[in-house]
Amino acid sequence: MNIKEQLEYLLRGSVEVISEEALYEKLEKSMSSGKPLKVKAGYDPTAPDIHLGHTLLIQKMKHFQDVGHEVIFLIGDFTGMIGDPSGKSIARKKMTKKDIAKNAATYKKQIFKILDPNKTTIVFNSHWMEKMSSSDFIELTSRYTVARMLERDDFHKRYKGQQPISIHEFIYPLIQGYDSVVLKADVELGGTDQKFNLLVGRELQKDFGQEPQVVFTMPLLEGTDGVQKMSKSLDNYIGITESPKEIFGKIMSISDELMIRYYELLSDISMSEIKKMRKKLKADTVNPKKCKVKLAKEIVARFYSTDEANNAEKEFENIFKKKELPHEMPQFNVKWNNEKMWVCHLIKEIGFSKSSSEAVRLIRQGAVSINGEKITDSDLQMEKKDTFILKIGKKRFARIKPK
RNA sequence: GGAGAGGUUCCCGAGUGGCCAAAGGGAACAGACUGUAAAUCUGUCGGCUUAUGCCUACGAAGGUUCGAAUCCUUCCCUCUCCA
Repeated sequence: MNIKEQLEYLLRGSVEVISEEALYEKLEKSMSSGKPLKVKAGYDPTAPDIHLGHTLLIQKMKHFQDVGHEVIFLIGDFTGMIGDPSGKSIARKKMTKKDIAKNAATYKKQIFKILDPNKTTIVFNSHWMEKMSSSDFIELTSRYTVARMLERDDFHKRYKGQQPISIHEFIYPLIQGYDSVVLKADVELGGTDQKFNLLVGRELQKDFGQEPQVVFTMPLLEGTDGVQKMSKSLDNYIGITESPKEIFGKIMSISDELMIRYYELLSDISMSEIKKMRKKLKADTVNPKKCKVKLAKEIVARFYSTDEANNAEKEFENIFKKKELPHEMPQFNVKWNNEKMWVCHLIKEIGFSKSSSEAVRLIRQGAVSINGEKITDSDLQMEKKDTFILKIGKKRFARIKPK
């Protein structure tokens, strides 16, 4: 690829690049010098469960690797103590070295499903931040002003909305920026919510006499609720290590509207094809379910295989269309303390409800069945018998083995 | 340091003495319908073997009252303005 082609390849899917010219120049310089660019992206050490939202970014890192550059995967174990400002974060507990190492290992396992290990360096910012002296740290804080900090959208909103902002939250962007100085990053990737932090990196690099990094932002992926950004804490995420069945199911449960968005951001299908599909959907000449199945299969196949994707589809059809039982379901060996056991206790016991009251409600709503027979009596006392199948709602199945 | 505004159930947010386990919305869960775990509609959404009952809950601890999320006192926390 020549430089123009490279640039085009890299820009696909990005939201903003500051600046494209600078990136072009850096690519050019790298090509003539034979020195790969350092492409940095930072990750929180506490959430080693990589989900589809993360993959947008990781996929982009892969693109940089594809054209010969080096990816620096930064694990923010030091900044992790602060937590990226979100309005709620307070200083977190320092993680032990063991925890960090464990998380890092999990990260590796997951990111190398996408990234090339030979072109990836994993670094921890505690490595240099721990050694920094207090006076050096104060010196660092003197390089940025409160007024500029408050420019950050998040801070600005909270300040105006009379929400608390702790001083330590100002430190976060500062350290993230300083990481770029230490690493001499050429490019930093991040979600659009990271723009401010990435820009601080530029400012600091300039301040330290370095060439400023290119800021490269990717869109944020909405979670399965279609409103908020995908995150583990909101439980609206699809993790790449989840089972094919789960990934498939979760994608099938997104709204039709969100499906288009996922196509645009996650699929390898060309934009023109997506446009066509959109037209068809509007005209009602194609069944949205079919489109969704196609998407679900594509994603499952990406992290597993085409076979797994096909299996997941079959299973899904069996369970939800034909209302058959899944091939695999969790089995519970449940102790019968007395001769009889209240169903609601059983349901609670195996974790299908948080309380027996909830189980009662579920039964009253007609959600519970045993061996395919609907239960209507929430007082039902069950006798000890052979293994049976308990089903709640459409998705929760269990094989119960009394003992 | 002074003056004022706040802290409500998973989240947002109403409630200023009994009708409050607390409106409304979101999320979640269930049912119907279907094209699917979409959309829509309906219902549920603190716990307790199930009760016009008890317990836990409206920042914390006390107090007033037959009765408090609501009133008083002290404390903790957040925000605004002044200094």
